[in-house]
Amino acid sequence: MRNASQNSGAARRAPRRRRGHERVAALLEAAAACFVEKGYDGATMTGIAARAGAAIGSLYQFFPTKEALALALAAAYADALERQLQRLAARSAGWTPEHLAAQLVRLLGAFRRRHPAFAALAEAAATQPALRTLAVRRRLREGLRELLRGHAPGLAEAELQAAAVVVLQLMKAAVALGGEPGLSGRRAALAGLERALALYLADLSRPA
Amino acid sequence: MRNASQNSGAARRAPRRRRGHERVAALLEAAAACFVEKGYDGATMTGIAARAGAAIGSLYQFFPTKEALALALAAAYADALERQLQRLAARSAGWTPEHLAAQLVRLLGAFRRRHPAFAALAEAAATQPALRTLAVRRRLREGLRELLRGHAPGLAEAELQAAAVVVLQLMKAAVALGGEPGLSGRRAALAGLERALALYLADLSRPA
DNA sequence: TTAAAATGTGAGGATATCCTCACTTTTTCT
DNA sequence: AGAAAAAGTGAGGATATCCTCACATTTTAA
Repeated sequence: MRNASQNSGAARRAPRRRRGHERVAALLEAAAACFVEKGYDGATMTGIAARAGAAIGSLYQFFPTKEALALALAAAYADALERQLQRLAARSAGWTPEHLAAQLVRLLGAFRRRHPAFAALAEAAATQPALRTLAVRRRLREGLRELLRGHAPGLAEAELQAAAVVVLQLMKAAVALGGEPGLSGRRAALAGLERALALYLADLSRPA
Repeated sequence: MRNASQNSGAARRAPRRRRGHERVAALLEAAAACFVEKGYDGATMTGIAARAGAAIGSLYQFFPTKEALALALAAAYADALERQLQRLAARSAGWTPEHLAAQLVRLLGAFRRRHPAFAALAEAAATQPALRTLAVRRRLREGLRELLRGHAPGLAEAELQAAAVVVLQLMKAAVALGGEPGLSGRRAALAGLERALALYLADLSRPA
């Protein structure tokens, strides 16, 4: 989990030695764990530092603000997700709508399972105006748009954009279902959402 | 994180005179406004009391906790929504999937516009474990299940339940789109989501 | 009228969080 | 070795929130 992107919530002091980079990585990991357990608001800088085995001052050396910490994490997630989407797009030529839908749902679900803090941050972004800069959504939309371009050749640019928004919302719904605890019939519901996505994709590529 | 009594959401002292009821109504309204402007976490009890023109002590007289306040608001919203869903179900016999989808999206969208705090609370419930008791989702699911029963007679009970979950998620997605600020092509995206819902509903009622 | 019940008040205690800063320790480089 | 740069430390200041409590005011009913 490297700090791939530059300074949008710039580190007060960027790490320049190896130890610094390791510390930053440990801090980000601890932050992710705390965000998952307590949510963005509930997580405390003191708690994050403690979990990383660092002093509070160390944390503030690299991240001047809780918000900067969250933004750094989100940027890393956005990078990873965009790459995965591109890889999927490259392989998706000729797939049926059903298969494409299944792969898309699977991709986001697996990512969420691997990085639970991603969901926590996405939820927090809805409430916290400070996190509105996340731009994860925009990057995902663009990735999806490029993916869809190959599957619905007849669509105008505006329609393609709208379709990307729709597909993203459907994927998000599937991910939300995955996070709902103790919902009876979750598997069936997930299959239903996947079906809805497949139907929509098929409708998209059908010659009007 | 101070919490005096673990009285789950009950008013410390229920209003018994007319003035008490008016005050409670004013406090709830002020709370809704604050939740919209600052979010559940950002809203403060002091701010809510001030906005209602009441002293902080008055607020705590009726709502022992911020959580109790939110739960009371949410209960009112759940009641209203359930009623509206039932009214829609009563009129929906014979509707095409397209029309049903349009009406469902319209219903939730209008509710969200009329009661913006509903969305704020729904978002907060995802993060705040204290609000997990909301149960709004469960009641909506049940309402939808009954509505769908008339439109897909062949379905088993478990399938009906799953379908209700799917439809609720699709409606939520549509509502989320409505709240996204400054998204270009929002109308087109909304139409796309409605189309996905219609396709899913049609697929549901098609004889397998 | 008058006492009891309901409602209203706001200063302040308890607690919690964010973040600073003066300082120490470790690493790098000449 | 020695100096400079980077990384590390944690007590505490500033601030903010939740909620209590002892008491004042208004309404109801006998």
